Amino acid sequence: MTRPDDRLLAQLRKHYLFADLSDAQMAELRPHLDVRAFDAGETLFDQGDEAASFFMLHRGTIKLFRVSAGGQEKIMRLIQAGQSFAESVMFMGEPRYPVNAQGLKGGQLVSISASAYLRVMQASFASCRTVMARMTERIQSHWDEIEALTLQNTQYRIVHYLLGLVPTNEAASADLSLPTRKGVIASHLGVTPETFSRVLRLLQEDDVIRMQGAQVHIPNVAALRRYSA
Amino acid sequence: MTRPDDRLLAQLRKHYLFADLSDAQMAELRPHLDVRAFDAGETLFDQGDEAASFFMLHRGTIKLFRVSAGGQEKIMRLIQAGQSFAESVMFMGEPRYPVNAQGLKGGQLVSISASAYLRVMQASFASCRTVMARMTERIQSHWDEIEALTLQNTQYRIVHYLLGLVPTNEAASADLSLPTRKGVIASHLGVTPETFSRVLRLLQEDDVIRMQGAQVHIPNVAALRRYSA
DNA sequence: GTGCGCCATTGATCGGCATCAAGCACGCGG
DNA sequence: CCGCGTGCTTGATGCCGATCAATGGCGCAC
Repeated sequence: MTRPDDRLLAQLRKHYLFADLSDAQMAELRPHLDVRAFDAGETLFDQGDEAASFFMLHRGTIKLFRVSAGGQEKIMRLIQAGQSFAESVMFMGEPRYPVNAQGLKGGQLVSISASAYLRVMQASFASCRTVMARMTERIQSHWDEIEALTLQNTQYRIVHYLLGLVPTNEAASADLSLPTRKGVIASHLGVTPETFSRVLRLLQEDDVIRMQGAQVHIPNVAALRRYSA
Repeated sequence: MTRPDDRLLAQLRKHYLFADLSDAQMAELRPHLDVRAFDAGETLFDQGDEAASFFMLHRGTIKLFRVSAGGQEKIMRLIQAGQSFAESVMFMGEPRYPVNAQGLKGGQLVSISASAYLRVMQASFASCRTVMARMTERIQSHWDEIEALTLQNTQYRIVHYLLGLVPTNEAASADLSLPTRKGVIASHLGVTPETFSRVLRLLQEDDVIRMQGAQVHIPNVAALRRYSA
């Protein structure tokens, strides 16, 4: 049980979960926060585990995933530093994590007691509303993903994923680096590493992207965007 | 602009959106409710339309769907009488419907002003919490769907859909009728009508289901359940 | 430096599901 | 009763992406 220090607490205040809270509320919450380190490959929780807390990732990378009967895994979400996850356990009657969570890159994790946060939120309709807004965004993105999975082919999905990594939307060209190993991204997109590799090669042959390791250069973002039409 | 009569209002109170509201809150809300009839095939709203209200279906059936560039449609949700939808427009910065909605079977629809409901909810943390719990359930079901779409084949998905229609979970055998046209169900499951038909035939040939039109008989629910393992 | 292990790539093959194309059954209006 | 439309079924074919298998490249331990 390690409480967050003042520096980390200040960081937390920037996150949407805490931005709308008063100092008094924050103080009330503090004893129910816990900071811990984790390693790459470490299992944080398994699907079905009883859940008393949700999380906010401070450093490192985490994958949320499910495993089929056949053993293949689908990464539902990639958590990067600064993002929170599993907030929804707050609202479950019998709270259980709906996915597995495992470290991809070691880091530091803040866990937040669900009941404590719920208590604080009761006095803050603003936080309530913010949380709901975030959940709404999540629902939207799920619908987008479901649509993409059923209505579009893999090339479309991969191009779209790349476009989602472009920092600014206006720039004519873009340079970016893949946030993690390619196999992980492939699983997130619901394709095999082989297919992912092949599509990337195709895009290079058609001169819409250029890549070297995890570095991707998009000479013409608009051209790439047209590619998925 | 037709206000709901007292009978309908009493019905509404049974729905989770209104169950936790006091009489005073309900009275405040009443002028912001509107009842209208719609026909089969009638478009209720399109994806991207500006949204000021969300809905609760009183009678009839509605499909929520998206359309790909190629023109094929994927039904995201089938709304039956008693269900609410598009609640999430309440929490959007610039509210727009994220899907198309169209009547499948004519009926009656109650629309609820998002801003009015939000105002009322501000005074009722219980409602707040209930709404969030529902949104959480929705998120869960999306994850299940995404998992099914990426990790399981069509036969699994179809069998699972049928199992979801079984009224009670304990019964050894079950009789049920498909809630709508088969083509609609197929689109909901992300397969073509042809494939849907073929899989159903297969299941019949293997004697795990028997069917006649929209009527389905499952002689052994456990056997069907094993089928998707 | 050398060997090992993991990941990415490339090629060959296979299979599931979509697509295209007929038939078939039922309901409805004339 | 017939004709037509709509939805369901059934068959033939093709394609996309998975699978199986081999190779290549890079980092790391020793």
